[in-house]
Amino acid sequence: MCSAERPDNVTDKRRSAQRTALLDAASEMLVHGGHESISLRKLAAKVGTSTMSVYTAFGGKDGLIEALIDEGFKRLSIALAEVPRNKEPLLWLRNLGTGFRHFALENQAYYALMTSVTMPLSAEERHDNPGYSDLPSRAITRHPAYRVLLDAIKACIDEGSFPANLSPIAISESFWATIHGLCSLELAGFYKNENDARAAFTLTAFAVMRGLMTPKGLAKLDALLAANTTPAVA
Amino acid sequence: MCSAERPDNVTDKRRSAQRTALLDAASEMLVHGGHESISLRKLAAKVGTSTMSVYTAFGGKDGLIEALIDEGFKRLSIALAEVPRNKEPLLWLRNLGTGFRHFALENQAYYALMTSVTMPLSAEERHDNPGYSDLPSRAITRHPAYRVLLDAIKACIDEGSFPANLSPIAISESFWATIHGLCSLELAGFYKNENDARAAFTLTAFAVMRGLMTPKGLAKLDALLAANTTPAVA
DNA sequence: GCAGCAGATATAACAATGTTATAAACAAGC
DNA sequence: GCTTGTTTATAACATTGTTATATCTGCTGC
Repeated sequence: MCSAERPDNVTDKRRSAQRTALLDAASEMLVHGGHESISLRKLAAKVGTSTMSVYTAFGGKDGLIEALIDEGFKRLSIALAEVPRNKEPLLWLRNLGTGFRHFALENQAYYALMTSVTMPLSAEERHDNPGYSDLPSRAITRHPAYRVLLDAIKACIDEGSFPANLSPIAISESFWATIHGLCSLELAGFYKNENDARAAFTLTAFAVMRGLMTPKGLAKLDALLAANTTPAVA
Repeated sequence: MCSAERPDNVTDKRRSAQRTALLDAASEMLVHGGHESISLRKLAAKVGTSTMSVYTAFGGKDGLIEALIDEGFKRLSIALAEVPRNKEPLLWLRNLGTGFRHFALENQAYYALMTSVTMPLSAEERHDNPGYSDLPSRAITRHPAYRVLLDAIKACIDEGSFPANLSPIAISESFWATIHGLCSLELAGFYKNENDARAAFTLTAFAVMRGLMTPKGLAKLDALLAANTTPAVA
């Protein structure tokens, strides 16, 4: 693969290769626990290098897990982009919800990492961050991965299923907070089995949708679900 | 305070005193970060003892944070029990939601700890725990602290506000998952300010309620909220 | 009231962690 | 071909949870 390469970026390539090698190994270690289960020494040994490469590539362990979070969001973007764009906005939105859940289930460690910013802040940290605007979690719904969610909700508003006096952002934040709570509980092993988890997800996700919808939208949703014999493909 | 005490339980008292002293100091350290910000050495120094007392009192650091989680649930029980028991079940349920949020806000470190079991499990751990029945998080809604939530929901069902074909447990889990997601995001600093957070909480909590309610319940809720000029005291 | 013993505590040692200092290896440029 | 700047490897450092050992305390039986 590196037979006749321009010597210009051969070092860049090697650097990037080791970067991804480190990320791959780290994500593998991540599956077996939280970010504290990643030992730089074991990680370096796995890749066949020394701990210093983590510092040159990521600036330290914090940079490494930040890169892992980026990777998680990249995967989420792909997962949501791959959700079939149903021509019925309400079904599209439902599919986005289940797509989000499936992403969380298939990338448990990543999901836990992405949402692990849920740590409380000390008074000083809060003072240093008035408005919290710089916090990574603050940017979650501003992340490109959520663009498609906003698009679906706008389409729902346009067809009159959601009231026009609610902003798409407000609706998306409601939806996102709800499915995040559901996924968070499911990943915590809260439900007996996957059937229970899926049932709770379907019930609650539809509930928050219905609770925000207009009468017209409710009628439409009922018609759509009645048409499909499998109303909730979660 | 220890002038003429029965020598029988004077040691028990001292032991318990040191236990609570350790817990207090630990919870104080907990506010400044996650459970990893608790150093046994610094904790022991703060209390004026050695690290060994943590081992005799709690069996180690894991036992200490487990005791902290217990303390958190105890506080949650108190907070929910103190919620005014409105004679209108729907308003009572709403008050329980806001009470839960206030508990989360006033005990951020405890709340993060209580819900930090959201860590993914390795394949072996899953195998050792078929059904996850032993996981602490699994027992959350079975905890006495949530009894009052079930009571409120049962009252709502009895008056016909929630459909009778939904189990109180299913409804409570929907409600709890939603407000947990909301609190989780708020504690992560997701919202610009407290007004935004409260607005999102009110909107979403009512949405999931409405989405589960019967037409009769919806009419009743609208009437109740119209009567009160302050419909959402979150 | 005193000997003896069980449990708690303090000290120190151990293994493992992230990070930093230092030195060697290496690639790039003139 | 040498110099320079970067990357890597080794080792040292500080800190963590935990365990071993030894001292000490406080209760118990006589």
